[in-house]
Amino acid sequence: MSDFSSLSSSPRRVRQANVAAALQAIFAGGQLSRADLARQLGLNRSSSGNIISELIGNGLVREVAEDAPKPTRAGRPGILLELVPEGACFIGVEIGVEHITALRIGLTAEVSDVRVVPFDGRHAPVAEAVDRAVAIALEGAASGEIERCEGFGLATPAQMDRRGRVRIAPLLGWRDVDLAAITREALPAGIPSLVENDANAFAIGEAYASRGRQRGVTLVLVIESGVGGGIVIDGQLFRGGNGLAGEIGHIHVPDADCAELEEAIGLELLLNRYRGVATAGDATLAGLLADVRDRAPAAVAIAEDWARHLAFALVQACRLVDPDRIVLGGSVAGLYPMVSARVAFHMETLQADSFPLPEIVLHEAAETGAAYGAACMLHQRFLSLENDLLAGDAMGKDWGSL
Amino acid sequence: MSDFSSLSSSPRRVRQANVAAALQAIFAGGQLSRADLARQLGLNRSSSGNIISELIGNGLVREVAEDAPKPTRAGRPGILLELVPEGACFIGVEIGVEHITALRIGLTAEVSDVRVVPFDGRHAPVAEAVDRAVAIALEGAASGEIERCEGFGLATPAQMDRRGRVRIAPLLGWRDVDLAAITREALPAGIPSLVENDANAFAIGEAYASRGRQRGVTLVLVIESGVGGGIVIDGQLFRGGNGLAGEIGHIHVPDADCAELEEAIGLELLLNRYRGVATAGDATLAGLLADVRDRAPAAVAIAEDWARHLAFALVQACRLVDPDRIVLGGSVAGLYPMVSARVAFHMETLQADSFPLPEIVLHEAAETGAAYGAACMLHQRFLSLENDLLAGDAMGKDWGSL
DNA sequence: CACGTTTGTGCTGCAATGCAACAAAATGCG
DNA sequence: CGCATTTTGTTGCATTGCAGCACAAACGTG
Repeated sequence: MSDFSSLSSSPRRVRQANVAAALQAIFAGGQLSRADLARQLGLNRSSSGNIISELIGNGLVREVAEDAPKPTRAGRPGILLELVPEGACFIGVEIGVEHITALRIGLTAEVSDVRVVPFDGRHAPVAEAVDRAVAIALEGAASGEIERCEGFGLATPAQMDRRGRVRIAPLLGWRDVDLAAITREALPAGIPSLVENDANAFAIGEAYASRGRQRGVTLVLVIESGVGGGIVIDGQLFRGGNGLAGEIGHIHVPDADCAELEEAIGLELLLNRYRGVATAGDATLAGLLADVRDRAPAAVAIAEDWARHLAFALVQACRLVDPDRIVLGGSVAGLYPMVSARVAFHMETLQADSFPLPEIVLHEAAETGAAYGAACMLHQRFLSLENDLLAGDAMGKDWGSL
Repeated sequence: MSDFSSLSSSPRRVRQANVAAALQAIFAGGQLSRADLARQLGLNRSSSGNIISELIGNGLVREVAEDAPKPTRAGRPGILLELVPEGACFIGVEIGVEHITALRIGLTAEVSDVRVVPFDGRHAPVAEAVDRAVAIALEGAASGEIERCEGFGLATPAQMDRRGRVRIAPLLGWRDVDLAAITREALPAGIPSLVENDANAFAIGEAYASRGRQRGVTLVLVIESGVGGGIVIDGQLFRGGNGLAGEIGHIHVPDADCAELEEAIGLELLLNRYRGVATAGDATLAGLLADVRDRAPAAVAIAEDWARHLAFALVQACRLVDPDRIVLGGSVAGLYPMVSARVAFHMETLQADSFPLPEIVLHEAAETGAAYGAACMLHQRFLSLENDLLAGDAMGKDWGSL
């Protein structure tokens, strides 16, 4: 039987929804006054002010100190508001095959403390890996920071269901483990946690990086040895029925020696082909990139095939998902800027009808992408107040005395 | 600048949300009592009763007359509630290439009056076609029914944007017309209207037909001359960035004489191939279906190729969209039941990993699908009270006297 | 028939918003 | 400089809608 309780609302929920909307508006819109906020939210100025004073009391919002450039407009100028970066802290960690990457973001989603530690993920038991990740993440936190920590997010290259049970993680050698439970137990009590597939986390992070673009459909590719992907719709991850949506790596590609995209544009194929024609020493991705940049014919040929196959897969994706933005991530995506024209050419050729092609951009968050994305998911959850922490806090504050 | 007003809420909106949740719960859950409703919505029994008495006053809900089979449980039995079928009426119309199909559904989404009228859509100006559609739809409505009409939905084979502007409709010969505006003007004042692509409407209708399954991801294919498609996520149409999501017809298919799915499994190819080997007279789809059923070798070969190409495209779609349910519609889908085993076989072969394949079912709503879907979209909108009609009504009623 | 259980319905209290009024702070004009 | 005008932030009051409580009604059980 379906549960409709999420649709119903009571006064408490009304307040919660409005507080959440206020936080999101300030996060997205930067600095605005109480009156601006009231207009954006469709509330009365008094309600807006009421909500803001609660948020200031909670230490989540503050008035901008420096006087803004006079807006040269009649009327009393509003006091601009902004989020307090230290108002909350979210930890994002990625357990990769070779490293553990940990970072923290604040309430404004700015990254504050990145650390990358070598770690052999191929032969580590789950519990050990998670313990290590937690240790690394908490290591740098000064006393007092932990209390403000509103979440711990873990990204791993594993296929897992919605509740955080890993079905299989070939790269890490995990199988049928309840990663969510293990993570919960490894953490100090009271810290909300979250586990997510690394490609999905990366996708959220890339969509989150540009605040203004949270609306719309973003398709994110992560191109390494394999090709992962994720779809973000209006800021929310689209998982599909089995959590496999966006797994573009297994799309069929014709005209290639191999059947799947993963094999046609992945790192392995590039290096295999490059091995015979490398200009200097070992065949590495960096070497290939350099050769393409220098327009060495053999390398350019490899890059152009890569572009053709990528373009084909992207067109297929456009026809099914119709994103308005495609983000290319992973180390191999470094090839894209040099062949972006080829990719666009092939896509236009394949798109018989003259429909607008989506914007294609390179990733913004480099290697920390997945960890950043995991932290962003917590941040997002916090701003929508799905956590009970703030709610309880706000109720606890004696608010009537004001 | 984004608009966050939809997130904020006032007491009025609280009521609206709760009334909407109540309607949806009764629609989905069939018959339940005030107390059941209160539990499902997480409200107090008194609030639930309050809402119900408003809805009864509005004529949207009533108490079930016949005594239900005694539930043999201690305690006072609850009075079961149900929607009043005549409480509201929604009209759905499809302007096709050869027919105009009109029907009405009531508050319980049951179809009440279907009429199919021959109409040559290929050479009809927009305004004329819409006028004709409105006339056909309103023709059968008895006086008094029109007042209860809460919406008019129009489905056409046209590519249009979110606001109902048709970009191009090759089959109907339309181009750059504001179909939404034309429809609004053709209707009596005060009736909310809606225009939608026929495949999209069909998709919504198929997802709506099974009430329990409104959650989840459904991929709908409409296979005729061309192949259209739509994706429904949790009961909502997923349009993508440009309203082209789910357009599976242009997916690439290998091993076929032609590059696109539309040409590989569409009606044209089937009839072309069948023309040489037809057992009886003209090559028609009905004839092909009969021959396949009789296991005529040539026809079976055609059907098996069809199954292989369909399976390939569906696997591609699964990898990107990962639906948990696929609905096959259109006349050509009649071929599916005879080759469902082949389709499943090919899909399992192509799915290297042993991930669960989605359930594949035949359409339920036959030819009336698109018109039904358009009506369902209005029904859905009505139940979520996005229309102002009921809200105004409810406010108008003097409620304090109760 | 008494008792427990569940439902439906009033009544009161509370939470959150909207409205109106007012002081504050800035611009613009004479 | 003084004053009208405009916009902001705050405060008191009314309104709305839900929760909690109590109570009568309806049903099964011993």
